[in-house]
Amino acid sequence: MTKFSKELVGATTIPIILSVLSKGESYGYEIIQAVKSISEGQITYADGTLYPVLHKMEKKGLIESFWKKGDNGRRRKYYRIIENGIQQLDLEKENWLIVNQIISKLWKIDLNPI
Amino acid sequence: MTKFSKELVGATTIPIILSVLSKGESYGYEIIQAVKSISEGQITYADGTLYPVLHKMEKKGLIESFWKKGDNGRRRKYYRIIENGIQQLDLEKENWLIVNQIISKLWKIDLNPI
DNA sequence: ACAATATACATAGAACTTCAATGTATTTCA
DNA sequence: TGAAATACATTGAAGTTCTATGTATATTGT
Repeated sequence: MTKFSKELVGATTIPIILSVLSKGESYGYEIIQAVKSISEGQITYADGTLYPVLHKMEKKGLIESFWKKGDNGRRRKYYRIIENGIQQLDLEKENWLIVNQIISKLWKIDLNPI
Repeated sequence: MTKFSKELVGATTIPIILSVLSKGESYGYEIIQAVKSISEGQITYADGTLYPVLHKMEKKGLIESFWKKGDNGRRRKYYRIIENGIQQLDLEKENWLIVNQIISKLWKIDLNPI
């Protein structure tokens, strides 16, 4: 499994979490599993990494949280994307596209268009 | 002009500098201009940002430096990519491709199709 | 019944990072 | 003469990821 640079992880964590939450509310542990699954095991967030990021995102007003009891009675802190976060996700997509084009030009190879 | 997130800048600075240097030796100020030109003004590194990154890259053994007098007699610190840096650039390219694919997938599909 | 594993959230602290601000100099050009 | 561009460097503020550690409950295998 490839170990990505801290920088690459940093650039993608928030857009990826926003993407996941844009498809429906979720909680920390489930987000980790979802990203692991989608990336086919290539991105596995440590919980100690994800939770502070979720807190930061909530503080910035991108998402909101609420406690809920799961099927099994265990309490979970759910997160839901809010208006600000939707706008932020759009912005992140735009920026990724631009940067990807610049890099693609520099490398003169075809990268996956989004 | 779009202002990119610190994170996105962080993820791309080293690969971009390595790319520029893989096309020929250069010095700080020229690298800033080259990236600005290639990105059509969208990426403009502050000198206070670039120089510490160059120092870090040299310390890590990705590039080497040497003083040279330019046409006008002004001294410039040139940088040249070395073996380690070429390998690092290949790795960065690979990783960018993988992450781009994952993100591309996330932005295209529904996580929980009903 | 018991142990191991998976689920679930949280924080502290180490080791980074970017970048604005500031400083020093030289060259070019109106 | 003076402004702008060229050229490199460092400091310090504010932020970042991630390891380690802690708490606790649910599930699964033997």
